[in-house]
Amino acid sequence: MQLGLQTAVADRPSYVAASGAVKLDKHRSVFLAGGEADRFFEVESGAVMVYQLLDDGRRQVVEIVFPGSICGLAKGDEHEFCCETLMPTVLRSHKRTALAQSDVLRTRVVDSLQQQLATLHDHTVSLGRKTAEERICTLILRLQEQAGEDDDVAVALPMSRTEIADYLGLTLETVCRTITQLVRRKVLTPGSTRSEIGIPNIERLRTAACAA
Amino acid sequence: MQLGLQTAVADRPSYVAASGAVKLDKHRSVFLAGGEADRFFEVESGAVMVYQLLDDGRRQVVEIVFPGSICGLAKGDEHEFCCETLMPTVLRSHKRTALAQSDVLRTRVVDSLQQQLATLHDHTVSLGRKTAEERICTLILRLQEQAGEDDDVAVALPMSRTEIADYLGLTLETVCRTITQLVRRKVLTPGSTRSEIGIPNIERLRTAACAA
DNA sequence: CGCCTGTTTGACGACAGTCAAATTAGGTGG
DNA sequence: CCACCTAATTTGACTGTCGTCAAACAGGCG
Repeated sequence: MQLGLQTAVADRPSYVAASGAVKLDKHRSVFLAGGEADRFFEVESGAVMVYQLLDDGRRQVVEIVFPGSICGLAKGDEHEFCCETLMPTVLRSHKRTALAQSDVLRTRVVDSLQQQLATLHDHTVSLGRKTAEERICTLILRLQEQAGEDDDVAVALPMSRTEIADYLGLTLETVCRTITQLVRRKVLTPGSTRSEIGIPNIERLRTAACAA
Repeated sequence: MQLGLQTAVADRPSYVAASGAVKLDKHRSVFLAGGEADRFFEVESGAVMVYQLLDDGRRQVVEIVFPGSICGLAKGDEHEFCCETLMPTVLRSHKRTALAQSDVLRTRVVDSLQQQLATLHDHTVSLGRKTAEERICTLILRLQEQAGEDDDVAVALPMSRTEIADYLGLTLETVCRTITQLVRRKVLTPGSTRSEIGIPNIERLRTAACAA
C-alpha cells in the first residue's frame, strides 16, 4: 500500500508561542510531531487538521478541528501528531499548566474533549465499517451541519481532494470517482467551484451516508 | 458489504443505576444506544467495549475501555453507542451533573478524556491507513503494554475473534487468516489457549505493526 | 497566454470480503 | 472420565471494492 502525503509537506512550525490570539493563513503548521507539547490551542475561527505521517509516507488525518474546539493537548511532553491550518485561522494558545489552574478553562476543555470524542467515535465507525461512498456522504453531511443552519443547497469543502482522502482513509482517486458517481446519481450536484458541492436533497444524502 | 454482529447481541441493559461500584460479569450490557445518558462510568477493573450498530447489522467497536478510563459520557441526553463488558468488570457510576460540582472528578475526567482521545487518534490511523496485518500487530502490542510490564512472552486477548474484527474494521475470517500468517512467519506464536498469543520477539512485532 | 498544480478518468491488480465447509474448543450430561 | 453437542475458529475458493499506475484535463496565477 502506498498512500497519503500526496501534497507538499507544510512548512516549518510557525512560531505560535505567545499566549493569546494568533492568526495564521492557509496551510500553516501549528505544531509538528516531535515538537514540545507545552502549549495547546483553541480554534477561534477557521479550521485545522491533525494528522500523522507513517514512515513510508502514508498520511492519516485524524481530526478536523473547528472553532470552539482544541488541539495539541498531549499527555506526554511531545506531540505525536502534526497540525496545520486548512484555511486562515485564529488560534488562542494556552500553556498546558494553565489547565490545572483555571477552573473556567478546564470546564471549557472538558466540553471540547467530550465533543471531540463523540466526533471521533463517529469517524471511527466511518473508517471501520463504511464504504467509500458512505464515508464521503457522511463527511459532506457533517460539513453541512458544521456550516451552520443556512438552509444551504451548497456546502463549501474546506479541504482538497487529497485532504479528504487522507481524512477518510481513501485515495484521492477513489474520492474523485466516488463524488463523480454521486453527482451522476443526483445525490450531489456540482458546485460552482470544485471546493463546493451541491446538495439537491439532504434526505437522500442522509440515506446514502448510512446514518445508523 | 455485510459485516459485523456475528455474535449474539448482549442482553438487556443491566440496571447500573446506583452511585458507587457495580460488578458485572462477562458480556453484560452497561448501556444501550438510545438509553438515557444521565450517568457515566469509570472502569475500576476489567474492561468494556463501546460500539455502534449500523442498521444493516454492521458493527464497529469504537473503543476498548480499560481501568482508569471512563465511558458513557455523552453530550446529548441519549447514548449514541452501546457498551458492554469484555470480562468481569467493576464500574463506578457517576451522575453527569456531578461533573459540574466536583473539581476532583472533573480533573480525573479531563485526564481520562485526554488519554482516550490519544488512543482514539492512534486507532484512527490504524483504521484509515494500516493493512490487516499491521492493525492486528498494533492491537496485540497495545494489549501487551496494557497488560503491565510483565516481560510477558504471552498476551491474553480479552476478546473473541469477532470482537477483534469489529474493533479493527475487518472480518473475523481476515483476523484468523492474518494471525495464522503471522504465526507462520514467527512474528507470533500460538498461545496455550486461543485467547492467548505468544510474542517471541517484540521488536519484530513492533516493526510489523508499522510504528510511525 | 501558458505553465503548474490539482483534479478527473481509465485500465488493471491486490487486499480484504463473501460464501461455504471443515476443524477444534469448551461445556454438559451420562 | 469420557462422549457428545454447540459455538467459535480456521481454512478454502472465489468476488468485489478500492488501490496503483498512468495519462488526460482544467483551473488559477504570473
